[in-house]
Amino acid sequence: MSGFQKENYIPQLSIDCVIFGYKNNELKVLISKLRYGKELWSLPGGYILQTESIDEAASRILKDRTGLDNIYLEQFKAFGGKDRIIGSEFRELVREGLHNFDPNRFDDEVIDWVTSRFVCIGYYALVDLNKVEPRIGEFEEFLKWVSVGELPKMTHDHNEIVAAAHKALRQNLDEKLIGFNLLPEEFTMREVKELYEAVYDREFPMNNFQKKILGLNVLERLGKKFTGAQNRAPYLYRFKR
Amino acid sequence: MSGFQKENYIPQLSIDCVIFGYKNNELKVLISKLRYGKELWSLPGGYILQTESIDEAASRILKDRTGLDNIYLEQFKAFGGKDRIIGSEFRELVREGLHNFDPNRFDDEVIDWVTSRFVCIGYYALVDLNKVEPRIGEFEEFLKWVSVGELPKMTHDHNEIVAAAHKALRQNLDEKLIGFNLLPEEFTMREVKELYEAVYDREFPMNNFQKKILGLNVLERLGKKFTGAQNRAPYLYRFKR
DNA sequence: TCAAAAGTGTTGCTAGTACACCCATGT
DNA sequence: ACATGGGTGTACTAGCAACACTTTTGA
Repeated sequence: MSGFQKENYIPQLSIDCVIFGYKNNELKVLISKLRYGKELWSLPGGYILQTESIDEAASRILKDRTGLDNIYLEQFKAFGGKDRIIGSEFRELVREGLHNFDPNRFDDEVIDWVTSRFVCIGYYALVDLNKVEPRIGEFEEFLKWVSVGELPKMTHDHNEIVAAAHKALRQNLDEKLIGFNLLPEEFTMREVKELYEAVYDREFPMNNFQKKILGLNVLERLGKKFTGAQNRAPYLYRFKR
Repeated sequence: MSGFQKENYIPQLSIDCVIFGYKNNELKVLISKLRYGKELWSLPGGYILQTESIDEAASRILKDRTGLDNIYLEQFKAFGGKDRIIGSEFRELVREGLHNFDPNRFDDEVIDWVTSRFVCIGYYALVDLNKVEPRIGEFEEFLKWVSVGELPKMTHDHNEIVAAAHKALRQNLDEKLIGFNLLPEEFTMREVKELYEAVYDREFPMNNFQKKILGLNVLERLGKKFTGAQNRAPYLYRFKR
């Protein structure tokens, strides 16, 4: 396997992905623990091939990390602070880490390339968390779903990026009806409501919420869901088309 | 004067500005006629210094073109199609044009740099058209205010970029109360209404519009504006703070 | 029969729209 | 006085929130 071919990529430009999932009434983000350093967390990201569009790059990066095709994906903002560069003290750490990992693959030129100042384009993705099989990238130890409220301090401005993604999600969830991408095929109205509550961090009265969502005419009602609980069985719904 | 120092800039990444102005009941965009080619129109843009943030770069580019500081400026989208590159046939034209312009300044390396594939970050700006003193850039013949409805075919995907900027403006005008950046210091309610009509391309009934805007509590009423017309003199307003 | 939660109906508020009307200004 | 457009008030409507109520399910 040959070394990293930096010539194939656009320099100083990267894509960072905020992958949203939903479980246990919590909105979660898939973040990665980096190999080097002890408590170094980061958003999954990657570079852009000279031969692909930035949207294609984002899809490819997402497929690499989640194994999923046809994910709902949206570009929300570019981040270009002049300080978006790995600090000199940390730079040595990276150099060491990469050298230890594979000295042939990561020569000094590549390391300079990787540690230069980057502008990044932020994309957020909405996935059915249960379908994702996280796959670690080269520099990563493992990937983890973390609730948006409990994120650790991440590298660079990645916390800020998640915050911006969350804000964009809030603005779009209602308007573009994209929330169903976070749920499994079939779901109950309560699950939709609790998803909305997780995203907006506030409560919605069930009756009005139901009326509103049904009024959109985007759900079809399937059978009932019998759970064995001693209460009326809720209907199951599916997103139309 | 030395040649263009490409080392000072981030390669393959540019900023394009959609500068909105308002005059004669029309929403206008400042576009530039390029030197080479006969009917080559383009959005004003520029590159990002290694030492500045992308927001700073956008402000700098805008100041260069309009002479204005403290312009309302908003990043709205990044454009990264793989075809965002000057076609080979046109490339020769650029080479010629730049060489004729100043052979010392634009050597082949610089020309390769300039004509490589670019990802661009789109910003839109809102200015008081009367305050702008357009200043041409190096490759430009002149700048011109053109109504959004009458734009010529522009280079690359610049028409698409303007469309996206217009869409972003529509989404933000109401919510963020940014429209007043397009008007002079003092204005009548009718002018605000007509601005809104230009942006949204539809009519607003005057009475309800007035109620809505005044209800926002962001305007202070000044004196009246006597025009000599044989009707009641309208109030002048100013945006608070 | 009862508890738990699903689902529906009713009322009232508010924001936006349509309509009607009065006011200031210069001829 | 009157034409012209500025400005305000009133009634109507639709969408949303708060409340009350009925229905289903399994113990």
